Amino acid sequence: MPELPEVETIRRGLARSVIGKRIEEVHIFDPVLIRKPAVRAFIRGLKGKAVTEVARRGKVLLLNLEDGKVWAVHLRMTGKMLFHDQKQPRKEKAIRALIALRGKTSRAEARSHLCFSDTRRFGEWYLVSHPGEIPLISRMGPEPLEIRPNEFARMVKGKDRLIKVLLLDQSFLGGIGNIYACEALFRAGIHPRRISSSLSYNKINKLYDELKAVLEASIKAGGSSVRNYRKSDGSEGWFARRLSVYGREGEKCPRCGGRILRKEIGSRGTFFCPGCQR
DNA sequence: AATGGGACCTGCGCGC
DNA sequence: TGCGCGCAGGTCCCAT
Repeated sequence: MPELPEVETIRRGLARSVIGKRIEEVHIFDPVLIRKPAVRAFIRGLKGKAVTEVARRGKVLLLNLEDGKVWAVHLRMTGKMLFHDQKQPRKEKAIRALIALRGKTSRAEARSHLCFSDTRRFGEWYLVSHPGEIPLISRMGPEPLEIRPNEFARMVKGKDRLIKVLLLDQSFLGGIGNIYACEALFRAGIHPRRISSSLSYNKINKLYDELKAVLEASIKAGGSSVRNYRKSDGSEGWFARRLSVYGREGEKCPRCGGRILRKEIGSRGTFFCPGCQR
C-alpha cells in the first residue's frame, strides 16, 4: 500500500481538488468498506457536508467535514482515491465506492467525483468525531518527519527488537512501510536484523537523517508507484526508479557493487545489501 | 516483551 | 496457451 509519502501526495492532491466542495451523493458498492458507523449512518453523515480540510495521520487520510466530523480513509495495500473532474468517472476496476461532489461556490456548481478503487478490498473508511476513535490511530507513534533526533534515539534504544520490524511498527512511528524501512536502512548502512538497542548513537542518528531524507525525497517525487499506487489524479509517482534496494533482488548494490538480497524478516520481504549493511 | 505464522482478498508474473 | 505457485506499499489476532 501507499506509505507516508504516497498518502501525503494523495492528501496534497485532494486538498487542491476537494476542499470547499460539498458531498452530494454517496454510493457504497462494497459495504465491508465501511468500518464505523453502520453503512446507513455513514452515508447520512457524509451527505450534504462540505469538505473543509484534508489531513493525514501516518498512512491514514483524514477528510474534515464542515460539521467537525472526520471521514477517515485507510488505503491499505491497493486502495486508490481518484478525483475525476469530468462528468463521468473514468473506467476503473474494483470500484468499492463513489462520491459525487458539487463545487461549493455558486456560479460554476461543477460536479466532480471521488472514486475509491481497491483490488484487494483491504481498504477501510470511517466516519468519526475524532481520529483517536480509530484504533490504529489511537495507538500510533509520532510522525517520523516531526520527531526530533534525540527523541528518536531514545525510542530506538528503549526497544530490543529487530530494527526493520521496529520501523514498520505503527505504534512506534506512524507512516513507515516496507519500502521506506528497507530504503532507510540501506542508506544508513544498517542490517535489517540488527537489534535496535544495540545500535550506536552514531548509527541511530544516521538512520534518523536517512529516514527523513528518503521520505522527503519521495514526497517531492510524488511517491513510489511500484505496482498499484496512483496519485489522486490517476498518474504515477516517480520515486520507484530511485529506490536503491526495494524490489531489486539480485541487482548490483549501488554503493559497494555486491548483490542485493531478499530475505523474509518479520514476515515481510526485506531487501538489503549484506556487503554494506552491518 | 518480542517474534512468527495465519487470516483477510485479488491479480500479476514467472516457470514449466 | 494454460496451470500452479509465489508474491504484493498493511494490519490484526493468536500462540509461543
